[in-house]
Order: sequence, then C-alpha cells, then structure tokens
Amino acid sequence: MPAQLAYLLDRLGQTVHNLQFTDGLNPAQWGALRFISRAKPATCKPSALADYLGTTKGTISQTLKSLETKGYIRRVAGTKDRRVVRLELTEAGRGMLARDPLMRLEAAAEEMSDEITIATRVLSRYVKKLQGECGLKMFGVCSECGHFSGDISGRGAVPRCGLTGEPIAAPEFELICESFLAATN
Amino acid sequence: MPAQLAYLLDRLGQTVHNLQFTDGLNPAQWGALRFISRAKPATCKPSALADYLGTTKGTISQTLKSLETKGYIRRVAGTKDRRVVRLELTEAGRGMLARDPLMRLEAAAEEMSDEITIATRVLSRYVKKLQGECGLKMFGVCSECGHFSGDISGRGAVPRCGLTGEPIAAPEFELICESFLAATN
DNA sequence: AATATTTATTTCGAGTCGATACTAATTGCG
DNA sequence: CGCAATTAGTATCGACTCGAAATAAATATT
Repeated sequence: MPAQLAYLLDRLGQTVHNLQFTDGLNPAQWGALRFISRAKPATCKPSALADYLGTTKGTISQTLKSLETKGYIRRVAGTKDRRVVRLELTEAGRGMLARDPLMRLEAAAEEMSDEITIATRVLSRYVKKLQGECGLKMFGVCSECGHFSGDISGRGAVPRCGLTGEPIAAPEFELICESFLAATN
Repeated sequence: MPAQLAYLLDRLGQTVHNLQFTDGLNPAQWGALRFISRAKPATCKPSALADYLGTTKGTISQTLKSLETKGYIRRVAGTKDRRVVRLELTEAGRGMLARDPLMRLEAAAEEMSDEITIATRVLSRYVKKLQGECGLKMFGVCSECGHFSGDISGRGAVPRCGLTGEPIAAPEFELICESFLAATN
C-alpha cells in the first residue's frame, strides 16, 4: 500500500471524531470545554479558541452560544478591553469534563503503554511539523515556551514571560497560552 | 501532563479534519471518494460507506447526493438486489483523487520516514484496538483477511474468500471488503 | 400465497459549520 | 482632537450532519 500513513491517520481522525458524540455534545463543544479548562485566563476568549480549533470566529460564536444555553460555560464581558469576552466554565461544565470521551484514548493505550510512549514522542514532532505546514497557529504551555525565562523549580530566577515581562505563577506553568513560541529544535 | 496521548491525538484529528476543506469538498466527501476508489465493487454501496466512516445512513445519503450533483460519482441501481445502490467514480471523480489533501500527510513525514515507519506500526495496532472498543465496524483488504485462503503469488492454491467460496482475482487483493475478518493476533 | 420481519436507502427537521457581512471598541496617525 | 484602519465578536445564509421516521425491496413465517 502506498498511502499507509495517510490511511492510518485518516482512520484515527475519524475514530477520534466519532468518539465525541456523547452526553449531548459534539466534538467542537468538547474541544471548547477542554480548551477553556486548560488555557490561561487571558487566553480564554473566542478568538483564541477559534485559532486553537482551526475554525472560524463565526462558528466558535455559535458553539459557545450552545454551550452557554446548556449551562456549561459563562461569557463575561471583558474589563480592560470591552470588545473581549472572557470565557469561564460553570460548575456543571467542570463536572462535564470528568466525562470527557477522549479519556478512552488513554485507556485504550494501557496495555501497550511502553510502545505507545515511544510512538507518542515521534508523533508529537510530526504533528508540530504538520501544523506548521498547514498554517495552523501553534499553542503551548509556558514551561515549554520560547518566551519563558527563569527557573521552574522555584529556586533560581523568578519565572517570567519574555514577551510581556510579567512574572508567571506556578499554577500557570502548564496552561495553554496564545503567545506560545515553539522552540526551534 | 496526564493526558499526553489524548491531547496529541485530539490535535492530530483536528489537523487532519481541517486539511480536508479543499476544492469545494469537505472531509466526509473526500472520505467517500477514497472509499469508492478502494473498495470492492460489491462493497461500493451507501450502507458500507456509512459503516466505514462511522456515520449514519442519512448523512451518507446526503453526502452522496452532493457528490453526484458535483459530478464526481454515479449512483447505479443494483441489478441483483434492487434495494442496493452501486457507487461508481466518474472520470472527474478519479481526477479529483489526484488532488487528495491527505497526500500532504505523507509529504510531511518524508524527512522523518524511518521513525514514522516504526511509529506507524505501533499506531496501527492501537487504532485497531480502539476501533474494537468503540464498536466501529472493521474493514480491510482480502490479502489480510481471516477469510482469505489460497496463495497470493499465484503459484499455490487458487485464492478464495472462505466466506463466499468465490475465487478472488489478483486486482482485488488490496481492495476494501465489508466482510473483512481481522486476524486474531 | 399472504403477512410479518429484516435490510437498504431516502426523506425530513432541528441543530451545526464555514464563509461572509456586519457592529462595536480600540489603535494609529495626521 | 478627529477619522481611517484594525481588532473582537456576533448575525446571517446556504450547505451539511445527526437521528428518527418513512419508503421500498427482499426474506422469513405462517
């Protein structure tokens, strides 16, 4: 077969997609919940979410409207820039994440975790390459960001974002930031 | 990070999905074209396609209507069982497949082909496991099918399908069959 | 042979998606 | 300051998706 990899990723993508029609939500809505739960407060806004999911602002607006109607998120008017909308999970939304269907992806890997760990590393580099070639905006966490300076352990220099100059508190190290700069390896 | 693998496959699925909005088609439509080009004639029908893509018959019907309107496929009434619709690619449809956006998946792997080859093998087993757990119907080609008997090389016994008893011609060895039986490894 | 059940596909309605047009708030610049 | 350009988000439209009900043909049962 010539298209081994393409075929496999196609099937995999299909499966991941189909897994996410649970509890009355769809893949986009689950994706939004996950993003909101893992993004820095300043990044929790519709435009960043649209970039993250590789969709349009219009689509995201409707996805959020649906989630708000269902009671899983809140849309709060921004304080500083009044155009910006801050997205927040409700208590129900947080509860919903305990039922995230993508946890089954981890469960399925349990019996072959050693091999999967290795494959994951390769795949991780591949996805980055692919996203770059497809013009998708990159997102990532502070601790892996090119802007990050200082010491995570708390003993060395105070952790800071080299872009804003702001110090970064420990709970934010692993939150998604829209200003993420991929390390050039 | 606890959910390394789930996160990665989520991003990957998203990327694969977004890649397929090209030439006026969407992921489902590209998926249908690929299926029709690679399935055995007897498997080229709406219900098999719905199972293959893990979607509903209703959705597939619409997808096919759209592809027919655009001139990429034909729906031919079945001869034997008049409920069944035979799906065929038109000349334009075959031409379209040369522009399949998923070929970019292969291209992106070029520089890291050795590692990817290994990762692909692991991932292949993982996808099968996942599909099984998610109740997705399995599809595959005759040469890897549990029903297959005989010799591919043409020197030994005549290749046959153990299910239907029918002999299988060489050009069909690598076509997708809905009666595929996964080897129990 | 008549009727019921199963199988294959289509039709329909509510909800969702992508693209574009639109409104409102902010920034840049003369 | 004043006005164009930019940015954030929402509204609208046609196409698409899901899920359920409808249609139609084949098979099983009586």
